[in-house]
This record gives sequence, C-alpha cells and structure tokens, in this order.
Amino acid sequence: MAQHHPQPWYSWEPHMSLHHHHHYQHLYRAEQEEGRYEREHMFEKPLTPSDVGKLNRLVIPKQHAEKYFPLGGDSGEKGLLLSFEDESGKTWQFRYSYWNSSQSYVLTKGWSRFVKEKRLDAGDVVLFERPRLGGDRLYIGCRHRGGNDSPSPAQATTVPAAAGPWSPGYYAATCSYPTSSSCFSSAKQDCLLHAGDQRNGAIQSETEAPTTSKRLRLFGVDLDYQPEPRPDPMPSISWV
Amino acid sequence: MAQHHPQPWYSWEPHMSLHHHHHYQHLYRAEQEEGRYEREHMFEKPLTPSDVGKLNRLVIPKQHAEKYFPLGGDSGEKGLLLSFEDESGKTWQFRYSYWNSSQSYVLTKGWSRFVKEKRLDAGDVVLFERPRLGGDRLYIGCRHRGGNDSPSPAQATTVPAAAGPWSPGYYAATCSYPTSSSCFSSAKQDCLLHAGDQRNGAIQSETEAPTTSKRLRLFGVDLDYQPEPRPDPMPSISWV
DNA sequence: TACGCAACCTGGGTA
DNA sequence: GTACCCAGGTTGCGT
Repeated sequence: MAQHHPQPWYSWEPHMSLHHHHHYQHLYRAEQEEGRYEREHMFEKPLTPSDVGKLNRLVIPKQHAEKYFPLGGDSGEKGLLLSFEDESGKTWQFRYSYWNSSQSYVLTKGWSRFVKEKRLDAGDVVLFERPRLGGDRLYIGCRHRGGNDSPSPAQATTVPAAAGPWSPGYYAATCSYPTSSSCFSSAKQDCLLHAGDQRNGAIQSETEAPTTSKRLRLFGVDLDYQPEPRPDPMPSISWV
Repeated sequence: MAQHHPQPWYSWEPHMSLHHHHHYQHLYRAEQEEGRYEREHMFEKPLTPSDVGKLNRLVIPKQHAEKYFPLGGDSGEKGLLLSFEDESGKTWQFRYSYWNSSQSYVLTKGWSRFVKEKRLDAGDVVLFERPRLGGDRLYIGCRHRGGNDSPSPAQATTVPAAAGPWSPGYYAATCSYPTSSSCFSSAKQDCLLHAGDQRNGAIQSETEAPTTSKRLRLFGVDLDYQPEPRPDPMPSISWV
C-alpha cells in the first residue's frame, strides 16, 4: 500500500526553512500538535494543461484511483462525492467518477473551483493524503511549480509561461520537486468510500502495484517515477 | 397572461400580402373559418446556435416556461410530452422537462426533427401559440430570419452566414422581425398540461407580467421588446 | 458504428 | 457582491 515511501520524502513534515516565513506557520504547528504526522501520502499528480484547462476535470492516474478511491457497485454508476480539506481548513467537494469513454478516473464537479482558487497551472502538483491510521478523512494539497509559494492576492508566481509552452522539457522540469509550496490541511470526508467491492476484475489486479514501477511515459502523463534511493527529504532535486 | 399584445402585431392573422403568393393560403383560410383569430400568442424565441445545433434541445426561457408550460408534481420528475401542430397540420411531439443542473426548461426529444424538417438556423424564430379562449391545443410555428420564406427543398435561404458568425450584432440583427415566414397551423395537445400547481412560488409572481416590459437585454437573449405602437402589420422594421 | 437523447456542468453575462 | 439565467459544453445510454 504505502507508496513505498512510508515517510514521504518530499514531506509534509513542517520544514521551518520552508514555512517559517509565511503566515501558514501556525497551521503547520497546529497539525503537529493534534495528530503529528498522522497523514499518509497517497499520491500526487503534476497537473497537465488539460487538468487546469477548460475541461474542468482532473484525470486521476488509474493505478492511484483504483488503489485509493475504488468505485464499487452502485458508486460505479454515478460516481461519488469526495470531500477533502485543504490547508486552510476549507472543504472541497469533488465528484469522482469513471469515464468509460476514456477508461479513466476523473474528478469533475468542483475541480475547476479548486484550480481557480489555488491558481493552479500546468506543472503545479496536487497531492492527496489520508490519515495514516485509517479513518475516512481525506486531504488535498497543492504545490506550485517553482515552489515559490504565494497564496497572495497577486497572480501566484505563475512562472514564465502564462501562455504556457507545454513542451516535454517543460513538463519534465515541472516534475522535479524543488521547494514545497503552500496548500494543505486536515479534512473531513463526509461521504462513503467503500474500500472493498470493486467495479470489475481489472481493479483487483491493480490493487497492489505489480512492478517496482519507475513508470515514466512523459507525455502520456503518468510520471510515477519513484527515484529509488532517496535518503532524506532533500526536495530540491530536479531531473530532466 | 396575455403578452400584453392581445392581438400580436407580427400576427398570425392571414395577411394576404404575405400569404397570397404561396400554397399555404388555403390553410390560413380554413383557420379563419373554423375559429377565427382564436389563437393567442404565448411567446417566441430567436434560436441560438445551440438550439439548432447538435445538442438537440431547445432551451425555453424560464419565465415563459413557467408561465405557459408549468411542470407540476409528477410531471416535474420526468417532464411531459407536449404535442403541437404546425402550419401543415402536422403534429409534433416534444419531450418537455426541467434540467436541475442548469435550472432550465428544455424541449428535447423530437426537437431535432423539427429543426431538420423546418430547416431552422440560428437566428430563426420559433413561436408558440394556444387557443385564445382556453382549450388545450398548442401550436408551433417558425419564422425564418430574413423572412424569405421558402419551405422548398432547397436550403431555406439561410442568409449570409451559413458558417454563422454568431456575434452580438448578428444576433441582434436577427431579432428584428423583417418579414414573417412560413410555418404555422393548428394543433392538438394530447397530453396533460395542468395550468395550475406550479413547481415553486416564483412562478406565481410571474403569472402576470409585472412591467409594461419592453425587455431587451440584447445579449442576454430576451428580446421581448414589443415596440409599443404598432398601428399596422408592417413587419419589415428592423432595428439594430 | 454513429446518432439521438437524457442528464449533468460551468462560464459569462445580467440584474 | 451575489444570485440567477442560459448558451454551450460534457458523458453515457440506448437504438
């Protein structure tokens, strides 16, 4: 289950060096107190242009979707409503469903509002977490590419390309985790999310990652890519 | 109730000047005989590109829908089947329902066939009438923009823009009523249409037009716009 | 397979 | 600012 980094190296552990300078510091403190490190990283996804564009949907890579958000029985029909909370304590509800046409899992309703409020751009990263010891709360966060966190009113340091060149190299650069950014917090999931009872056989076989995958697929947007030995949270490694 | 033009100026009263030259004349005659001027204009809508496009649905502006086609109780669930008849005596059935998602009233099933057969284009106008003295017959008609009526096999005088620039100005121009066109007749409504028992309170207040409305709203697409004193049917006024 | 159709969603405009 | 329309989209089912 664990993304084979039980203690995710990019980390939500508060790095003072990252957070002491902005107003979210107290939030991270509070989180430490009330349940320290109880969150487990599920997965994250570097956002594609489509994810932040007019399609108003986030494609969730199949292996993650089936592992963490299995759609069972009746929920397979209409999908479910998933609730997450972000760093500010705000609750975000997304409709989560499977699209037969594209054979993919997506977050639809609600997603565009998240993109807008967080000022997400292609290359930014969304993260999903849950309580380490079970429980049904879900957490969502994001990291702006370039790591130059600024949840300020001004345009969130969107990096050079506002009219973004979504070139291969650009995307790859994007997938480095240079500096963490802002968004994250604790959440409450108020809707069902049965872990068992999958929709079809294919899921079962996906439930445990078959390979010690290094998946890449660059433009096919997969980017699982666990760079094997990552001794310590030293997030400013970038690879091209 | 009356759109405050009991005798609609654009008129279904047979104007020989408009109709004497084509083969629908006898129909208009017949209508005169069997119940002269007994039809009451309900409303009309200039068609948007979506109304005639692949979406296969006609959005009925809310105030008209709730006034003339209230969806009550059980009919609110699945909508109703409305039957209209056109100028040729042909009966058209449409599924009429309310879409929660967009909070709008729509004609769905059957609509695309009407569009196709009448060769409707964006900018053309559909009209809805009913018997003036009550009764449950409904009538549907249309007017081609440019007024150059031609229910001929050839492309119905679609005016300049076939690959239509649906620009504001274009749309506005469209809403002038230059010359009436072809389609209209008497119909039989074979399905329930309870005039009472509205879906919500808002309807009641709409029942009588509050203002001596000259509604315009140009791009908001309303165009109720009865140009007050219209002494005689002189339909070739166009305003931009 | 392709299309009609039911239901859903969102942005932009408006009031 | 906020709430509401509605034009223009989407998915997915059925035929």
